[in-house]
Amino acid sequence: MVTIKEVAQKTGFSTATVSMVLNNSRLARNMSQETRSHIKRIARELGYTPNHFARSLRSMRSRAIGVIARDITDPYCAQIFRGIESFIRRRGYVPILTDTQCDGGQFEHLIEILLERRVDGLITLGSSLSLDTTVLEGFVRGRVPAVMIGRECNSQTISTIAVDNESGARLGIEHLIALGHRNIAFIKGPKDLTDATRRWSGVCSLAQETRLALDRNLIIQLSEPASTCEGGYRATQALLARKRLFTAIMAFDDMTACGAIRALSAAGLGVPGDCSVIGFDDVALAASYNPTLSTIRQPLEKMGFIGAEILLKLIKTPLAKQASRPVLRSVKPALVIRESTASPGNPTGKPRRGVFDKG
Amino acid sequence: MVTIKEVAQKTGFSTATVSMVLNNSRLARNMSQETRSHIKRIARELGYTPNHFARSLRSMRSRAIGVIARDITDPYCAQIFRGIESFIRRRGYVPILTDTQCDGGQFEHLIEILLERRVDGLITLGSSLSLDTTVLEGFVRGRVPAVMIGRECNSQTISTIAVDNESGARLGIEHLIALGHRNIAFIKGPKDLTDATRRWSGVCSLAQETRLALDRNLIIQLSEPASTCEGGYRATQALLARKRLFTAIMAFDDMTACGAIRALSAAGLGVPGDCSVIGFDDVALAASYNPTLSTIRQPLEKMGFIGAEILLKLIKTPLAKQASRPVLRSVKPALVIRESTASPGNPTGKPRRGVFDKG
DNA sequence: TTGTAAGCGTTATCAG
DNA sequence: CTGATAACGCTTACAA
Repeated sequence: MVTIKEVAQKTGFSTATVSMVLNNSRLARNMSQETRSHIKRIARELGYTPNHFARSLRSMRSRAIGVIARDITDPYCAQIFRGIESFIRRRGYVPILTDTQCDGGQFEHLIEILLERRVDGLITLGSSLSLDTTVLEGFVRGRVPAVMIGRECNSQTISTIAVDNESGARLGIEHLIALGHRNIAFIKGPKDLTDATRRWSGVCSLAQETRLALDRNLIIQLSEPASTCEGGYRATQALLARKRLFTAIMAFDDMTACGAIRALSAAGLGVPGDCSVIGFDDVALAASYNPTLSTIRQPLEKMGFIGAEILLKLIKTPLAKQASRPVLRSVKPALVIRESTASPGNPTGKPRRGVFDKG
Repeated sequence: MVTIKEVAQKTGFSTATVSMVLNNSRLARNMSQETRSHIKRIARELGYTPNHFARSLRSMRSRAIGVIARDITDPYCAQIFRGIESFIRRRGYVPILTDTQCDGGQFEHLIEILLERRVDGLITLGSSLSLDTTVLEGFVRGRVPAVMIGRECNSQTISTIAVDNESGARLGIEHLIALGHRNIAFIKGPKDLTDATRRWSGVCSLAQETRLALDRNLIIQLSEPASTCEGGYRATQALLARKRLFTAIMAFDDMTACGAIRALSAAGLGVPGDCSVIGFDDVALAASYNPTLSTIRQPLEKMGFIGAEILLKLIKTPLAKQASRPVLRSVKPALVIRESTASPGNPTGKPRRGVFDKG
């Protein structure tokens, strides 16, 4: 492996000069053009590659970002990650990605591993509780900047990027109402998930404003701690068992919505013919589902961008004069209309039925 | 940040001694038990963390693995990645993950970035051509060991883990035949994808052995270069337009199969009532689809394990005495039966129809 | 405009 | 059994 020393020898200059030239440093500005191009040429000819180890040792910065995903096989995390990766790569950083595999117990351990590697900053992905805010706060206090993406929480030290869940939920119902639905069932998300709470307040506030009646018999709570297709399936079965009329379901998220669709199909009900279904997130699945799923899109990749941008800014800011309050950024969701929602009228040519309509 | 020097001072020993103790090195074996525990205790009390930069500089190893995914938002890649990550973590390695975003042009660049970071080994994920074998070969020659996961290819230098596509395809048809299907349509994968070729030879060999007639009118080729839901949709529409009888579709992979199901549904045909559909891969989507998808499972996480294991072994082997031939490992696929396949008989109580059956 | 030299924190090789 | 000491390759004051 060719070192800076060899380049220095071949060019006749000192290693200091070579280093400055190769880094386009301040001091290199006023060196003869000749010197600079000569050194650069020789370096290229020799195939010189700076040694990252030495560089990091000197500068005490790794130019690596530690990422902790709640579940990297979840497209939700993967898409945010993509945003992060492509953003930081352009700035000369690289991501070290670790995965809790939905096991909250791993979280501390992963932080330790990453801090040991001296990452310049930390990002967590995924809204689950398995990424504990207080744990993170304790660890990074005064060490490295950290950003949480995909989770609304009011930390005093950690910056946060999350979708505006409340307006997302409102978008969803507004869409259903506009289609003519009045009997809307709700599958609420896991109790102790901030996102679930926020979405539900969105629903409630909109219902109040529009005088939409919320039938408590049409509200059901996911029993699982996490959101799965299976959970949506069971919740919908339970809903059907109540034998109340509804023409639409608003699910906590896309996975839940898919489960709901399956349960409706299994019960011989068509989507959207007999019942509309809307999800939340717009994970890749949504666009391929059968039927394709109307949903509220979180701009996942963009959230990755923003998170990475904030983190890199924090990294550049000297610790001393960082704002004492963290950045809490919320991004706007968007309605995506696909096949799974339609008017309760007669969208597919079949007679209007609704679910358990008397007709 | 507390260094080894401070530990040395506090304990009264030299840095050398401390280093040896803390690494449980050979020489530390025959040091007094007292010394060792004392040093360790003080180190812990001081909160000493070894500096990875210095360590790497010294040892010239990063204990980091470079991973290049064709598309990390594709659950196929993500699941393999999970296998890799959890395997190497247990051995003290960490993954630096980069993503071509399906852009083959990025591949070289990503390799360069990772090599610059002095990763100890390289793994590529995903079967696409956007991961070019020859490019990889050229780059890593004599530099770092490399393993490709998810792509069958006969490289002379790069080790490979891939599913046995041929027997996978055979499993699929055997299942359909066992169910009673004789008129089977095939959606072949992208022409220049090894996996597609292999799967097709599996189909052909089994057809020959079982005297199953392959109707060329029931064979269609994906037009897209990559596999998407959309591609499966269009292929199936084209198939339907031919107005030939078939009672089952064997799709190139899960995404294609989902597209096929959508097209069938759109045409008013039920799955599996009117037509069975089987996929390949068993990505997460398959288990949640409507209907849930019968498919051939690739043991993705396990492939990640195996790939990582081979890579770490290569890393430990001194370059001089590495086997000249790379490891080419093939893993067994498994049939996963879900809802999308059933006998052409009368599985759902509806009259038997088949697609374009005269009845 | 360029060179010298002092580290950065570890680890390995000696010598004792 | 333990201690000095010399690298590892690079950056950056400071000197010239």
